[in-house]
Amino acid sequence: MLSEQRHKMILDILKEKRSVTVTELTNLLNISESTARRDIVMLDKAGRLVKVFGGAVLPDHTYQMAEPTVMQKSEVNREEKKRIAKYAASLIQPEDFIYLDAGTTTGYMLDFMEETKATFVTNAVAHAQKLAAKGAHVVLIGGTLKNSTEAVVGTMAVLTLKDYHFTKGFFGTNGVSRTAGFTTPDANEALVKRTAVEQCMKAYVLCDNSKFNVVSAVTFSSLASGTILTDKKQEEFEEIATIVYA
Amino acid sequence: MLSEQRHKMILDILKEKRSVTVTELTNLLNISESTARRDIVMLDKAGRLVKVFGGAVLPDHTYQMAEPTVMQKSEVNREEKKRIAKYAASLIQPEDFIYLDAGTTTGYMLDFMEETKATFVTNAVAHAQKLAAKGAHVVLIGGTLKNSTEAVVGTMAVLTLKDYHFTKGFFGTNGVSRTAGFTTPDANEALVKRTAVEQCMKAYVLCDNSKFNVVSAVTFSSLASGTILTDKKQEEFEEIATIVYA
DNA sequence: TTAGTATGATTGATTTTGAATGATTTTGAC
DNA sequence: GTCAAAATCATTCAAAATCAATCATACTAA
Repeated sequence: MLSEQRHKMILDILKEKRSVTVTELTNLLNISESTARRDIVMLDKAGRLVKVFGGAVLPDHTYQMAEPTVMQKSEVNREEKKRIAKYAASLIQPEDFIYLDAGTTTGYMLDFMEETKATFVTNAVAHAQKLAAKGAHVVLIGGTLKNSTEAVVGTMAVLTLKDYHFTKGFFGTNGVSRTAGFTTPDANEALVKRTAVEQCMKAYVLCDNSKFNVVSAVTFSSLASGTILTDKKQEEFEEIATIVYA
Repeated sequence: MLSEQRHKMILDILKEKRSVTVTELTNLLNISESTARRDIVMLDKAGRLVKVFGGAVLPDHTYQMAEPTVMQKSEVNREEKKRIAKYAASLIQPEDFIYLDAGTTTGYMLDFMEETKATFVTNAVAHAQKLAAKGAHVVLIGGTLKNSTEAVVGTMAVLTLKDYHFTKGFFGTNGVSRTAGFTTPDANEALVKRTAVEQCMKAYVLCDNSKFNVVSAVTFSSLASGTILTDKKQEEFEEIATIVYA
């Protein structure tokens, strides 16, 4: 069997079970312990999994690193997200200076974007590439690209952002809560989001209905700092937040 | 059987199974091991598949987004570029602070890179993603994302670079000339390259033999500022440039 | 014919694999 | 907590698989 095949199988098993032991691999793939170990070491070096005593586990990405994961995630409330994204995209004017946050929902905006005369700034690598392909003037924030091929984070990113003053910014979020505000799982990510929100004259947070009353690890902004764009009426939030329905 | 037919069949099999061994091919196509190997080598050189130990697999689709522009260019002198890249990659030490220029040749370096303990800075989006996936500490220079390529350029990129001091830098070039030095077609890219070269204690320029005595639009560095890495002896350049043969 | 090319077999070199070894880490009893 | 047994590990080595290079043969086209 080709080592590539084995590697793929190991990653598939991991995707299924989230962790695997060396012994399990020797049985499942019918290979020697040595080979199983060697494969684990290789995949670990390549960053595809994390080697631990006894076997291997999936790296815990805060942001999805491979397409399939992003794909799966974007399945949830896909239509709603698209509707919200479409509305958000319609808010962009030719003279705008736009910040575009990383994430699946903001990603959908690109499909509905007709206005490419505006200038875009983003920390999302994929979004920047798509925008550039559309012929837009796009600036990619510099900084650390962490184990995620998605978004740029870190001190450099934050410092750079402080020099910019956006007319509008579009953000994704993992949770919207009356007490915790807008939250996201990753601290570094949160820092970038927070800074970017502060630099926006008007910050829009795109939330499909699954995000309400959800609290993730780190708050990146209070409800007051942004306008919520969503699809379904959220009565309990209307008194303490500005909500626009797509 | 015509070799073209075999090639098509091999690619069809690959499309079906994603990977195939040499032995499988000898049985399925009823050809000798030698022929199977030769076909694999040819298709690999043409970039239609990736030769691995024991057989062949389909090219990596993970970074397909940015590939297409790169793919076509990479046909010329593929093997030479790879050899040069392999040698260049071997120069990287754990404690190094590396600048990695955009381009196909520098891109090949990533495949040979075992040392991911070093810190990398790059203006190439695709390279940054690959490095991050390998688990390396990688900083992506911020700036404007050009429509045509996958490289970041512009004032912001240049200014950011001036704060960095690299132990080693690896650069691609479109031309090497005794009078014009290292040249590249795009002025913006030239500016970034020039700045990056200046910030390197040691700058390596990777040139396959097709680049010699070629002059492109804009000079980004004099021959004296960099060490040339190439594959074939270049007598006429040896007196005025430092050349290392891979 | 004769040069040019494709094929298949053979060879020694290289790479991968699996088993064995002793070292290291974890576990569980105390 | 300590200690010893069990499990897991990294390293080494030889066997097996695979490879690149070479050569002889067969076929093709001028």
